[in-house]
Amino acid sequence: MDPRPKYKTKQRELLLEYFESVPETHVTAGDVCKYLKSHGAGIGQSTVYRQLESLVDEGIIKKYIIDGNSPACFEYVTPDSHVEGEVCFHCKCEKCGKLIHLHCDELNEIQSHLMAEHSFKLDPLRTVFYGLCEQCM
Amino acid sequence: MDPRPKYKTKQRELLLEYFESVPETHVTAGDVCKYLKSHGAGIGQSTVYRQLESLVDEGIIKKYIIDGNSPACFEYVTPDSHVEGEVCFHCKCEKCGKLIHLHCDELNEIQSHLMAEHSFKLDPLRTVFYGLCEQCM
DNA sequence: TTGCGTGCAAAGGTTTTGCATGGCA
DNA sequence: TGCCATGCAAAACCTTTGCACGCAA
Repeated sequence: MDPRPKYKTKQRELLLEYFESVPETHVTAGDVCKYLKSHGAGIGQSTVYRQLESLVDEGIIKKYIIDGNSPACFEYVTPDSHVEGEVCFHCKCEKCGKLIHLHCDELNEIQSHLMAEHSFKLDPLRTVFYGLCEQCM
Repeated sequence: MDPRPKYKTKQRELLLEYFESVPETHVTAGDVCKYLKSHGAGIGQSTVYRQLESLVDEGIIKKYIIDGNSPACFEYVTPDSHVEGEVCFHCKCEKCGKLIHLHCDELNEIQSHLMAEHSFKLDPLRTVFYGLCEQCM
Protein backbone atom coordinates (compact mmCIF):
# COMPACT_ATOMS: atom_id res chain seq x y z
CA MET A 1 0.00 0.00 0.00
CA ASP A 2 2.07 2.86 1.25
CA PRO A 3 5.80 2.27 1.37
CA ARG A 4 6.25 3.68 4.80
CA PRO A 5 9.82 4.10 5.93
CA LYS A 6 10.66 1.65 8.62
CA TYR A 7 13.39 1.43 11.10
CA LYS A 8 15.13 -1.88 11.43
CA THR A 9 14.96 -2.54 15.12
CA LYS A 10 15.97 -5.55 17.11
CA GLN A 11 12.39 -6.11 18.20
CA ARG A 12 11.12 -6.13 14.66
CA GLU A 13 13.75 -8.67 13.62
CA LEU A 14 12.84 -10.92 16.53
CA LEU A 15 9.22 -10.89 15.51
CA LEU A 16 10.02 -11.70 11.92
CA GLU A 17 12.32 -14.52 12.95
CA TYR A 18 9.62 -15.96 15.11
CA PHE A 19 7.00 -15.85 12.39
CA GLU A 20 9.32 -17.40 9.86
CA SER A 21 10.03 -20.21 12.28
CA VAL A 22 6.36 -21.12 12.58
CA PRO A 23 4.86 -20.99 9.10
CA GLU A 24 1.36 -22.36 8.58
CA THR A 25 0.61 -21.66 12.19
CA HIS A 26 -1.83 -19.36 13.86
CA VAL A 27 -0.39 -17.42 16.72
CA THR A 28 -1.89 -14.76 18.90
CA ALA A 29 -0.27 -11.63 20.22
CA GLY A 30 -0.11 -13.34 23.58
CA ASP A 31 1.67 -16.32 22.06
CA VAL A 32 4.30 -14.04 20.63
CA CYS A 33 4.89 -12.32 23.95
CA LYS A 34 5.11 -15.59 25.84
CA TYR A 35 7.44 -17.19 23.34
CA LEU A 36 9.85 -14.31 23.25
CA LYS A 37 9.83 -13.96 26.99
CA SER A 38 10.61 -17.64 27.48
CA HIS A 39 13.55 -17.23 25.11
CA GLY A 40 15.16 -14.42 27.02
CA ALA A 41 14.17 -11.84 24.47
CA GLY A 42 11.15 -10.25 26.05
CA ILE A 43 9.45 -7.45 24.18
CA GLY A 44 6.94 -5.01 25.57
CA GLN A 45 3.46 -6.01 24.67
CA SER A 46 2.62 -2.62 23.21
CA THR A 47 5.54 -3.03 20.86
CA VAL A 48 4.28 -6.43 19.86
CA TYR A 49 0.83 -5.06 19.05
CA ARG A 50 2.26 -2.08 17.21
CA GLN A 51 4.65 -4.17 15.16
CA LEU A 52 1.95 -6.70 14.36
CA GLU A 53 -0.18 -3.91 13.00
CA SER A 54 2.67 -2.69 10.83
CA LEU A 55 3.47 -6.13 9.53
CA VAL A 56 -0.16 -6.65 8.60
CA ASP A 57 -0.20 -3.34 6.74
CA GLU A 58 2.91 -4.36 4.90
CA GLY A 59 1.37 -7.69 3.94
CA ILE A 60 4.06 -9.70 5.68
CA ILE A 61 1.65 -11.37 8.02
CA LYS A 62 -2.09 -11.87 7.92
CA LYS A 63 -4.56 -11.19 10.64
CA TYR A 64 -7.54 -13.43 11.22
CA ILE A 65 -10.52 -12.70 13.37
CA ILE A 66 -11.86 -16.10 14.18
CA ASP A 67 -14.22 -15.14 16.90
CA GLY A 68 -15.03 -11.82 18.45
CA ASN A 69 -13.95 -12.77 21.93
CA SER A 70 -10.89 -14.83 21.36
CA PRO A 71 -7.72 -13.00 20.48
CA ALA A 72 -6.88 -12.27 16.89
CA CYS A 73 -4.67 -14.74 15.08
CA PHE A 74 -1.68 -13.88 12.98
CA GLU A 75 0.07 -15.98 10.42
CA TYR A 76 3.19 -15.57 8.39
CA VAL A 77 2.58 -15.21 4.70
CA THR A 78 5.18 -17.32 2.99
CA PRO A 79 6.60 -15.80 -0.17
CA ASP A 80 5.45 -18.69 -2.35
CA SER A 81 1.85 -18.27 -1.30
CA HIS A 82 1.97 -14.93 -3.02
CA VAL A 83 2.97 -16.61 -6.25
CA GLU A 84 0.41 -19.37 -6.13
CA GLY A 85 -2.32 -17.09 -4.95
CA GLU A 86 -3.52 -19.83 -2.71
CA VAL A 87 -6.42 -19.07 -0.48
CA CYS A 88 -6.64 -20.36 3.02
CA PHE A 89 -10.01 -21.15 4.53
CA HIS A 90 -10.78 -21.77 8.14
CA CYS A 91 -13.09 -24.11 9.92
CA LYS A 92 -13.86 -23.76 13.57
CA CYS A 93 -15.41 -26.50 15.65
CA GLU A 94 -18.25 -25.15 17.73
CA LYS A 95 -17.77 -27.81 20.36
CA CYS A 96 -14.08 -28.23 21.04
CA GLY A 97 -13.02 -24.92 19.52
CA LYS A 98 -10.41 -26.50 17.31
CA LEU A 99 -9.32 -24.44 14.35
CA ILE A 100 -8.68 -26.18 11.07
CA HIS A 101 -7.27 -24.44 8.10
CA LEU A 102 -7.79 -25.71 4.63
CA HIS A 103 -5.87 -25.23 1.44
CA CYS A 104 -8.25 -26.74 -0.99
CA ASP A 105 -8.72 -25.95 -4.63
CA GLU A 106 -12.33 -27.00 -4.56
CA LEU A 107 -13.04 -24.45 -1.91
CA ASN A 108 -11.52 -21.80 -4.08
CA GLU A 109 -14.42 -22.42 -6.39
CA ILE A 110 -16.71 -21.00 -3.77
CA GLN A 111 -15.10 -17.67 -4.36
CA SER A 112 -15.54 -17.90 -8.10
CA HIS A 113 -19.09 -19.05 -7.71
CA LEU A 114 -20.05 -16.28 -5.33
CA MET A 115 -18.46 -13.76 -7.62
CA ALA A 116 -19.92 -15.07 -10.85
CA GLU A 117 -23.42 -15.95 -9.72
CA HIS A 118 -24.00 -13.67 -6.80
CA SER A 119 -21.69 -10.74 -7.46
CA PHE A 120 -20.19 -11.13 -4.03
CA LYS A 121 -16.47 -10.81 -3.40
CA LEU A 122 -15.69 -13.23 -0.62
CA ASP A 123 -13.11 -12.23 1.96
CA PRO A 124 -11.30 -15.35 3.15
CA LEU A 125 -9.61 -13.43 5.91
CA ARG A 126 -12.83 -12.78 7.73
CA THR A 127 -14.90 -15.76 6.73
CA VAL A 128 -14.90 -18.75 9.01
CA PHE A 129 -16.87 -21.94 8.57
CA TYR A 130 -18.50 -23.03 11.77
CA GLY A 131 -19.54 -26.57 12.46
CA LEU A 132 -18.40 -29.79 14.04
CA CYS A 133 -15.07 -31.49 13.58
CA GLU A 134 -14.60 -35.21 13.09
CA GLN A 135 -14.05 -36.02 16.74
CA CYS A 136 -16.97 -33.98 18.00
CA MET A 137 -19.46 -35.42 15.55
CA MET B 1 -30.99 -29.06 17.03
CA ASP B 2 -31.34 -28.94 20.73
CA PRO B 3 -34.47 -27.67 22.44
CA ARG B 4 -32.85 -24.55 23.73
CA PRO B 5 -35.72 -22.29 24.72
CA LYS B 6 -36.78 -23.36 28.17
CA TYR B 7 -38.69 -20.60 29.85
CA LYS B 8 -40.71 -17.85 28.29
CA THR B 9 -39.72 -14.80 30.26
CA LYS B 10 -40.70 -11.19 29.98
CA GLN B 11 -37.14 -10.21 29.15
CA ARG B 12 -36.94 -12.69 26.33
CA GLU B 13 -40.17 -11.37 24.83
CA LEU B 14 -38.92 -7.82 25.03
CA LEU B 15 -35.80 -8.72 23.17
CA LEU B 16 -37.73 -10.53 20.47
CA GLU B 17 -40.15 -7.65 20.08
CA TYR B 18 -37.28 -5.27 19.69
CA PHE B 19 -35.54 -7.35 17.05
CA GLU B 20 -38.75 -7.83 15.10
CA SER B 21 -39.26 -4.08 15.13
CA VAL B 22 -35.89 -3.44 13.50
CA PRO B 23 -35.49 -6.03 10.74
CA GLU B 24 -32.63 -5.68 8.30
CA THR B 25 -30.72 -3.73 10.91
CA HIS B 26 -27.66 -4.65 12.82
CA VAL B 27 -27.59 -3.69 16.46
CA THR B 28 -25.07 -4.21 19.20
CA ALA B 29 -25.65 -5.52 22.69
CA GLY B 30 -25.19 -1.97 23.91
CA ASP B 31 -27.86 -0.70 21.52
CA VAL B 32 -30.31 -3.21 22.91
CA CYS B 33 -29.60 -2.19 26.49
CA LYS B 34 -29.90 1.49 25.72
CA TYR B 35 -33.09 1.11 23.73
CA LEU B 36 -34.86 -0.93 26.36
CA LYS B 37 -33.73 1.36 29.13
CA SER B 38 -35.03 4.43 27.29
CA HIS B 39 -38.36 2.67 26.94
CA GLY B 40 -38.81 2.01 30.60
CA ALA B 41 -38.09 -1.68 30.25
CA GLY B 42 -34.52 -1.91 31.36
CA ILE B 43 -32.92 -5.32 31.37
CA GLY B 44 -29.72 -6.30 33.08
CA GLN B 45 -26.87 -6.38 30.65
CA SER B 46 -25.87 -9.91 31.62
CA THR B 47 -29.37 -11.02 30.74
CA VAL B 48 -29.10 -9.30 27.40
CA TYR B 49 -25.85 -11.06 26.61
CA ARG B 50 -27.15 -14.41 27.80
CA GLN B 51 -30.37 -14.13 25.82
CA LEU B 52 -28.54 -12.97 22.73
CA GLU B 53 -26.40 -16.06 22.93
CA SER B 54 -29.47 -18.27 23.20
CA LEU B 55 -31.22 -16.56 20.32
CA VAL B 56 -28.17 -17.04 18.16
CA ASP B 57 -28.02 -20.72 19.02
CA GLU B 58 -31.67 -21.04 18.13
CA GLY B 59 -31.08 -19.36 14.79
CA ILE B 60 -33.53 -16.58 15.57
CA ILE B 61 -30.94 -13.88 15.30
CA LYS B 62 -27.53 -13.84 13.72
CA LYS B 63 -24.30 -12.61 15.15
CA TYR B 64 -21.81 -10.75 13.04
CA ILE B 65 -18.27 -9.94 13.88
CA ILE B 66 -17.26 -7.10 11.66
CA ASP B 67 -14.13 -6.21 13.51
CA GLY B 68 -12.41 -7.79 16.44
CA ASN B 69 -12.44 -4.71 18.65
CA SER B 70 -15.81 -3.20 17.95
CA PRO B 71 -18.81 -4.80 19.55
CA ALA B 72 -20.54 -7.71 17.85
CA CYS B 73 -23.61 -7.00 15.75
CA PHE B 74 -26.87 -8.89 15.91
CA GLU B 75 -29.65 -9.01 13.40
CA TYR B 76 -33.09 -10.55 13.27
CA VAL B 77 -33.47 -13.40 10.82
CA THR B 78 -36.86 -13.01 9.19
CA PRO B 79 -39.04 -16.14 9.20
CA ASP B 80 -39.29 -16.35 5.42
CA SER B 81 -35.61 -17.14 5.28
CA HIS B 82 -36.53 -20.30 7.16
CA VAL B 83 -38.09 -21.94 4.13
CA GLU B 84 -38.53 -25.59 4.87
CA GLY B 85 -35.83 -27.97 3.84
CA GLU B 86 -33.90 -25.21 2.23
CA VAL B 87 -30.53 -24.24 3.51
CA CYS B 88 -29.97 -20.54 3.78
CA PHE B 89 -26.56 -19.00 3.59
CA HIS B 90 -25.77 -15.47 4.56
CA CYS B 91 -23.38 -13.00 3.06
CA LYS B 92 -22.48 -9.87 4.91
CA CYS B 93 -20.96 -6.89 3.19
CA GLU B 94 -18.08 -5.58 5.25
CA LYS B 95 -18.49 -2.10 3.89
CA CYS B 96 -22.17 -1.20 3.80
CA GLY B 97 -23.30 -3.89 6.21
CA LYS B 98 -25.89 -5.25 3.85
CA LEU B 99 -27.09 -8.75 4.52
CA ILE B 100 -27.70 -11.03 1.58
CA HIS B 101 -29.61 -14.28 1.80
CA LEU B 102 -28.64 -17.01 -0.58
CA HIS B 103 -30.70 -20.03 -1.48
CA CYS B 104 -28.44 -21.78 -3.88
CA ASP B 105 -28.08 -25.45 -4.57
CA GLU B 106 -24.52 -25.03 -5.62
CA LEU B 107 -23.65 -23.68 -2.24
CA ASN B 108 -25.18 -26.73 -0.67
CA GLU B 109 -22.35 -28.62 -2.25
CA ILE B 110 -20.01 -26.88 0.08
CA GLN B 111 -21.57 -28.79 2.89
CA SER B 112 -21.21 -32.09 1.12
CA HIS B 113 -17.67 -31.30 0.16
CA LEU B 114 -16.62 -30.32 3.63
CA MET B 115 -18.21 -33.43 5.00
CA ALA B 116 -16.83 -35.82 2.44
CA GLU B 117 -13.33 -34.46 2.02
CA HIS B 118 -12.63 -32.77 5.30
CA SER B 119 -14.92 -34.58 7.74
CA PHE B 120 -16.39 -31.30 8.84
CA LYS B 121 -20.09 -30.82 9.45
CA LEU B 122 -20.87 -27.28 8.41
CA ASP B 123 -23.38 -25.30 10.43
CA PRO B 124 -25.15 -22.88 8.05
CA LEU B 125 -26.87 -21.11 10.93
CA ARG B 126 -23.64 -19.96 12.42
CA THR B 127 -21.58 -19.51 9.31
CA VAL B 128 -21.49 -16.16 7.59
CA PHE B 129 -19.64 -15.25 4.43
CA TYR B 130 -17.92 -11.92 4.71
CA GLY B 131 -16.92 -9.85 1.75
CA LEU B 132 -18.03 -7.06 -0.51
CA CYS B 133 -21.36 -6.71 -2.25
CA GLU B 134 -21.83 -5.62 -5.83
CA GLN B 135 -22.29 -1.94 -5.05
CA CYS B 136 -19.35 -1.71 -2.71
CA MET B 137 -16.92 -3.40 -5.06
C1' DT C 1 20.29 15.59 15.61
C1' DT C 2 15.68 14.11 14.42
C1' DG C 3 11.84 11.77 15.30
C1' DC C 4 10.33 7.07 15.20
C1' DG C 5 10.40 2.92 18.16
C1' DT C 6 10.15 1.10 22.73
C1' DG C 7 8.45 -0.10 27.32
C1' DC C 8 5.84 0.41 31.35
C1' DA C 9 1.66 1.21 33.39
C1' DA C 10 -2.89 2.47 33.11
C1' DA C 11 -6.93 3.11 30.61
C1' DG C 12 -10.46 1.58 27.43
C1' DG C 13 -14.38 -1.14 26.10
C1' DT C 14 -16.77 -5.48 25.53
C1' DT C 15 -18.11 -9.63 27.40
C1' DT C 16 -18.24 -13.08 31.12
C1' DT C 17 -18.91 -14.82 35.78
C1' DG C 18 -20.32 -15.45 40.94
C1' DC C 19 -23.93 -15.45 43.74
C1' DA C 20 -28.23 -14.40 45.80
C1' DT C 21 -32.88 -13.48 44.42
C1' DG C 22 -36.97 -13.86 41.57
C1' DG C 23 -40.13 -16.20 38.39
C1' DC C 24 -41.78 -19.86 35.07
C1' DA C 25 -43.75 -24.38 34.65
C1' DT D 1 -41.56 -27.24 44.32
C1' DG D 2 -37.57 -27.52 41.31
C1' DC D 3 -34.96 -25.27 38.22
C1' DC D 4 -33.88 -21.91 35.28
C1' DA D 5 -33.48 -16.92 34.48
C1' DT D 6 -32.33 -12.52 36.23
C1' DG D 7 -29.58 -8.66 38.00
C1' DC D 8 -25.95 -6.43 40.16
C1' DA D 9 -21.26 -5.84 40.67
C1' DA D 10 -16.90 -7.32 39.88
C1' DA D 11 -13.79 -9.77 37.18
C1' DA D 12 -11.66 -11.17 32.97
C1' DC D 13 -10.06 -10.26 28.66
C1' DC D 14 -7.72 -8.28 24.70
C1' DT D 15 -6.11 -4.14 22.94
C1' DT D 16 -4.97 0.73 22.87
C1' DT D 17 -2.89 4.91 24.68
C1' DG D 18 0.11 8.46 27.34
C1' DC D 19 4.48 9.63 28.24
C1' DA D 20 9.36 9.54 28.95
C1' DC D 21 13.40 7.44 27.34
C1' DG D 22 16.31 5.08 23.89
C1' DC D 23 18.01 4.14 19.49
C1' DA D 24 18.30 3.93 14.19
C1' DA D 25 19.46 6.71 10.35
